[in-house]
Amino acid sequence: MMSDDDDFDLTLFLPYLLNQAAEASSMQFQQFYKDRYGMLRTEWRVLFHLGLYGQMTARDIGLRAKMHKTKISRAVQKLSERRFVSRARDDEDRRVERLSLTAQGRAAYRDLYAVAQRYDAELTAGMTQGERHALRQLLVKLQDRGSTSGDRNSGKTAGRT
Amino acid sequence: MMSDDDDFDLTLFLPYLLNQAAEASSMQFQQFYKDRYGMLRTEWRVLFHLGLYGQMTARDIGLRAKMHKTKISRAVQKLSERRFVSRARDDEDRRVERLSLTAQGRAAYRDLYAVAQRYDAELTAGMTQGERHALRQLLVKLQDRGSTSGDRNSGKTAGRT
DNA sequence: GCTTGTTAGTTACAAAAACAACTATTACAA
DNA sequence: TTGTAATAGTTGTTTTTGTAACTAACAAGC
Repeated sequence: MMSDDDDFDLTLFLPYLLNQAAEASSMQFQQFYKDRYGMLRTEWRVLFHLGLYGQMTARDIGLRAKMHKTKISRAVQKLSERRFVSRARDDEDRRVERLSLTAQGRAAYRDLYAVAQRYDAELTAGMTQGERHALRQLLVKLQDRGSTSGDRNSGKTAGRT
Repeated sequence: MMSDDDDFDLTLFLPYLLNQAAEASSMQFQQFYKDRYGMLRTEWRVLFHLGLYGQMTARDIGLRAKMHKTKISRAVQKLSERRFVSRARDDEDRRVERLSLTAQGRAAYRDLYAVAQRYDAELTAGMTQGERHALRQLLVKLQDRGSTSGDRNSGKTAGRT
C-alpha cells in the first residue's frame, strides 16, 4: 500500500470511476436490446441515433457518436439485413448512403426508448433532482474533452482506463 | 426525429453519457501507460491495484476491480514477463498466487500515479470543489448498481451501451 | 482412505474490436 | 482533360476480449 505523497486517491481517479460506472450500467442495459432484438452495442447505438435524428449518413453517425466508421459500417450491415435500417444511395453524391429506420426499426426504437427512459430513472433513483442534472451536465462537459485537434471521424474506441 | 412522448432526452441517457465520458478520458490517459510502458488497459489496472493495495491474489484484484479472471491472468502474465510483477505460490494454499510489484513495477506505479494525479486535476479543472466531490460520489454510487446478486468474481466486461 | 464438490487460476476457441489497406466517387488544380 | 488529393464507405488481418472447458489443489462427508 503506497500512497506516494499527498491526498490524491487513485480509487477516485475519474477515468477509473467513469469506466466502472459505464461498464456497470451498460452491462445491465445491454440485456434489453440483446435479449429482445439480438443487437450488439454498436447496433443499438446506430439505431438510437437514427431514431433520434432521423435520416443520417454513416459519417454523420460517426461524428455524433464518436464511433469508428468500420464499426458503423458493420452495424449498418447487420441492421439492414435484419430490416431495421434501410439504405439509399444519394444521387447528388454517390459515395454517400442515406440511412433511415424501417417501420420495424422505428418500432424497436420506440420500445427501447421507453425502456431506456425507465432504466435511466431507475439508475438515478437515489439522487435528488439537482444531483441528476448536475451529473449530466458534468458528464457532457467531460465527454468532449480530448476531441480537440485534427483527424475528424477517426472515432477509435477507447482502450479504456 | 422522433421524441416519442414526454421530456426524456436520449442524448442525456446516463449509460450513453458515461460511456462517452469514459471513452474520452480513457483514450487520453491510455497514452501515458501505453507510450511509456507499452501496457494495455488491463495491465495498467492490475499494476494500479497492486501499487495501491500491496500484495494481492488474482482473485482479490478481480473482486476489487470487477475484472474477469481471464483478463487478470493474462495481464499478470504480461506484467510478470516484463518484470513489473512477481508471483509467488502461497504455501498455505498452493492454488493461490501472491502477486506483488517488483522494484521496476513500483517505479512505474509511482510515475503513473503522479501522471494520473495531474491528469485528474486537468479533467476537473473547470469544476468547482463541490462539483468535483459530487461527481465522484455519484459515480461511486453508480458503479455498484448491478453487482447485486450471486456469481462472485464473474466480472465480465461490459458490452457497452 | 475415497468420492463429490468447490475454488484459484490457465488455456482453447469464438466473437468482437482495432487497425490498415482498399474501392469507388468527387473535388480541384495544372 | 488529366493527374493528385480527399472523402464515404468496405473489406481483410491482427489484437483483444468473452466464454467455456480445463487442471490442480483443497475441503468435507462418509
